[in-house]
Amino acid sequence: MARQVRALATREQILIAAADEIRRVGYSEATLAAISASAGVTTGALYFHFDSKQSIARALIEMQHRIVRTAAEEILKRPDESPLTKMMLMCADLGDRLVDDPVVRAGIRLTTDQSTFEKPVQEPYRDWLITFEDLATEAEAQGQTTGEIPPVVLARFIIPAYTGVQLVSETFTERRDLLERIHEMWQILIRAILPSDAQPAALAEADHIFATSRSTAAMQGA
Amino acid sequence: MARQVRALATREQILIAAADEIRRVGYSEATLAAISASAGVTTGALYFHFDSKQSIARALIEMQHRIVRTAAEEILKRPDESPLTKMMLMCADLGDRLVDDPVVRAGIRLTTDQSTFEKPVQEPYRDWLITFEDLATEAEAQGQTTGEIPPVVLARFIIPAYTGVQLVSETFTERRDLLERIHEMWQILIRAILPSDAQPAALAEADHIFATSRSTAAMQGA
Amino acid sequence: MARQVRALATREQILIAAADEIRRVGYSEATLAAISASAGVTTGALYFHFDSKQSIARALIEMQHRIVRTAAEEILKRPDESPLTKMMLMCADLGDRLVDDPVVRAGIRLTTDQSTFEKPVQEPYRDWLITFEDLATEAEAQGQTTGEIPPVVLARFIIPAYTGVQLVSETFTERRDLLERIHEMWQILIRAILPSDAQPAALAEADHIFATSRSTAAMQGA
Amino acid sequence: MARQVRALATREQILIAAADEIRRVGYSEATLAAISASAGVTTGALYFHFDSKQSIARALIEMQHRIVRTAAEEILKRPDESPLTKMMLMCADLGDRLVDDPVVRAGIRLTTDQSTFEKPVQEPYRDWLITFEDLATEAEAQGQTTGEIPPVVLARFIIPAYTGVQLVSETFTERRDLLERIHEMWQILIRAILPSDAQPAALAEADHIFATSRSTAAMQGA
DNA sequence: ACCCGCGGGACGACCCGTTACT
DNA sequence: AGTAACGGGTCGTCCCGCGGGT
Repeated sequence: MARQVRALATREQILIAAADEIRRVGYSEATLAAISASAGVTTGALYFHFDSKQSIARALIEMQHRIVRTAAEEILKRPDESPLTKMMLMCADLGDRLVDDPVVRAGIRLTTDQSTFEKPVQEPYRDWLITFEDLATEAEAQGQTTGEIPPVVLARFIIPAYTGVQLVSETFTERRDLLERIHEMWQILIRAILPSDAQPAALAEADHIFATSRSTAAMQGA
Repeated sequence: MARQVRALATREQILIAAADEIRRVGYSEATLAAISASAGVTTGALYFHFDSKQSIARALIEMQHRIVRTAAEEILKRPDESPLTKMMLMCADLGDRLVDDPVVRAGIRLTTDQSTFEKPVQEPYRDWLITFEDLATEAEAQGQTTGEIPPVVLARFIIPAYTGVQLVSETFTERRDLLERIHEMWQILIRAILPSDAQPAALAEADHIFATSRSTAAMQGA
Repeated sequence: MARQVRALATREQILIAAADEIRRVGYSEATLAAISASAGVTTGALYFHFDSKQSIARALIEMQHRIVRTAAEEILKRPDESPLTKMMLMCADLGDRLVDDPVVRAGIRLTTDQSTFEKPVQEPYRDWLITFEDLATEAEAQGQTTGEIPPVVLARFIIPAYTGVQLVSETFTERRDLLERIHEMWQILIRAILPSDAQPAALAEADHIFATSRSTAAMQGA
Repeated sequence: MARQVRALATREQILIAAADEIRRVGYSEATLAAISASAGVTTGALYFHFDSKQSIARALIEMQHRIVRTAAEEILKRPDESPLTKMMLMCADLGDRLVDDPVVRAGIRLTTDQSTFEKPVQEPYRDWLITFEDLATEAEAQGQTTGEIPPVVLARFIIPAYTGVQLVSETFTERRDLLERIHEMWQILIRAILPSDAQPAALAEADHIFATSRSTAAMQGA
């Protein structure tokens, strides 16, 4: 018992250290020596908890996915929000974590960088694609959208577009402008998928969501 | 003289081999041994033409950028096309090269993967951002767009979105569906930025452009 | 515990092997491959114990210095010997080790060859200079010397001269004649610094010291 | 003719560049690339003039030896100087060149560093040993010395001692104090080999020689 | 059960001295 | 004389287990 508690703590430390290292330099440049040193354990301990370097990466991706999916489920459960609002909330929530949460940052880098695994990671993308397609379908069923863009097409664009926005934001500002860029993305998407008369309300809603997201709020405060 | 010809050929061979290797496994997993073997030269020859592994990557990025920018300039010069059409033509052209041209594929991977250099590569992004902002400004000046989305915002979304679309297409289908996905992107963008009455013609134009792009044409034939 | 014993043994083996290799071919021609092979370990083990090739060299110099300084301290403590005798004893002792002890031989080569480090090694020289200046001062205070040569000048000559004698002996006979040459050096020095009437006894003392030093004794036996 | 002039000039440039490089970093750390770059020629030109890296070193040692031996012959020819004075003049002359002349500096380093060739270089030492033994014999024949130290013993000490003095001077002051140290060496040697009554004149002679040597003169001027 | 000290191989990038062919 | 290329080999170091302790 007490043993297990200690073991889990060590495991966690290793993952945190690995997350930090991978976020900084990427998977292939991250070394187990640096990770174990930063975690304050020996490589022996590291190999007791993980089979290989790849298994650490896998654990990290899984952990990140669990974090963001849990948040997504929360949002999905809210009864009062429209499907469109839920999409924007998810984008804002993930955006916040992409700025703040080391594990999420590392997980995204592992997913985005193509050098990590032989086969590219598809799972996380697939989950998001399904979630967004479902929400888009729901929105169309409720008459919220114009119906000109099929839900699957919409999802199939938003997810990659979001991926790209986050990546380029990292490239230019280390994600400091990420929430603004996501906001702008939605200002464009709203005009593409909502009927003219519904756009003003949705744009106001977007303003509200991205103005009150954690990162943006922090910048206002500064 | 004749010497130089042969030397340039060798240099080219090395770059092609490096492009192929980097496209496949990424920068940090690509080894100089594999590159020189695939190029049919020794590492000594490689070292004669390039100072380091990084300098090969830099040469590759530069080469790719020259290729796609040359094509872009061609498109910019066409007198009969509207700014919007030019944007779509550029997207289609780059899409084709992202499917066919080994150097362009490698260059994009080097630009997208963050592990390649200490500092992320910003130059190519910047060039595209400027080009697209100019075209968007021109379109607005000609009354082609609604004017609701500022040109800079539009450019600042299209470039990252395109980046993401290409990246996710690679992840799922090794870019076999890339042109379709870009086509869909424009079907959404057109609805976001053009007035309703101008949309049908633009959508038809998009259909035409992406139907006749090389990659799509090849698939039709197959 | 038992662990550490084994580790230290390995470390020692590596140092011995390195000493032998460096003594033979010098620092820059000595390869880590040859050293680890000769030590019966892999380069991995070597890398575990030392940070770099240079750190092996540093460890070797330090080890050698500790060996010869320990011996020197022993000699300094002898109550019955005159300062002059102590100097000769030290020269003989170091001479013996320069013939027999692999670590001392390697250390001296590392110190003498200028190619080893960016900055030349000064520490060992400095220690000897101080020791000999002190002894010379003592000898003068006891009225043993003529006082015509200041102690600092004497030390500043003996140490370099000894260095050169050892180096040239290595060049011509691989140090087989080293003790004889040091003996001759003292036959000259005695005449330079002692008053005429004290010279015969000192020369006899020198004869005794260098006749009974290990190397000379060995040659007699052979 | 003109061809040969040009060729010899190139050869000279290469040797000068090699001398400078070797003086700085030693033989094994000196690279042909650096040498040819510094000489302003290609490696092709370098290999036209020399068979190998070692042959450059050999040419350098030979050149240095020719320089210092020519100077020595000049000194030997002087009719008015005593053998002892000639020895001191030679030491001063070589000392000056060890400070000023790049080729001599490189040559000495090649001779002193043991890593240069398989077999250590003995020729230059041998020449000096013979020269000094001859002068010592002459001095003894003229009754200048006490005769207590056999000429061969004296030469066999002076040459190595000089070697060591120069080496340690390089280590501590980059030879800035070399002439002073050689002067001190002779102040000791004079007391070891001359009868008491002859010492004052010889010491005055030494003062004169080392006070007017180029390097010392330069320091006075500064 | 949990952890670690120590060591094993395998390459990786770099680069160096040297040579064919003009 | 010079351009272009060749191999070989160096140091570094990375990812990973074996065997023992606690």
